[in-house]
Amino acid sequence: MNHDFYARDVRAVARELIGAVVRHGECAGMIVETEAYHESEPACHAFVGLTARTRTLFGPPGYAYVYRSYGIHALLNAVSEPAGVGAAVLIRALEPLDGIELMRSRRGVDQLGELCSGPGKLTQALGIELEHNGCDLLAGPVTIEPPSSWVPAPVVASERIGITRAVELKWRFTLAGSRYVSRPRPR
DNA sequence: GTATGGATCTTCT
DNA sequence: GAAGATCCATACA
Repeated sequence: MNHDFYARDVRAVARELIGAVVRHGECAGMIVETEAYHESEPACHAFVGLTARTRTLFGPPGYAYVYRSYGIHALLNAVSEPAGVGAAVLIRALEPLDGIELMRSRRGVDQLGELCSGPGKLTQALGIELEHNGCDLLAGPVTIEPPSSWVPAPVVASERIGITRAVELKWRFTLAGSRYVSRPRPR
């Protein structure tokens, strides 16, 4: 995996990140759900153009875009497409792999399926905060690694969740049959 | 099981 | 001053 992996169509990157592993410190999880966002559609923060907030989105690919959602949660994205194009992949859910006890204590719940089954949940479980905005996803401290054993993952495309604009685009990608996605069924 | 509302903060108007 | 790529507690069936 290198920065060129991210310098492509954000939808291809979102689909191919299913099965990759997000790691921060001793905690890690396999990506089972992503969504693609691109400056050409109004659900994307970069739709409004280059501002102080979106400068990471327009920056070079392979970096983390972390922002605060609803005043409470930090959401993790992987900046994609070449520099100058505002696009990113939202990491929406993980299957917990390493550091599960630490995740449990951070989240305050025991159930495996409740640790990382949502974009705000997984950042809390892994200890990812706003300070990681702009972090190099190949150098860390937050990293994304290729799958340890490559098995072709059956990926399902459906409509994105929790947005009010460009709802019709099927830019959400989930690992078929996973018990760890944020919602059991696409709507 | 579904439905509703509150928490809390960054950004932009 | 309002909106938002969310989560959780509570209420009710």
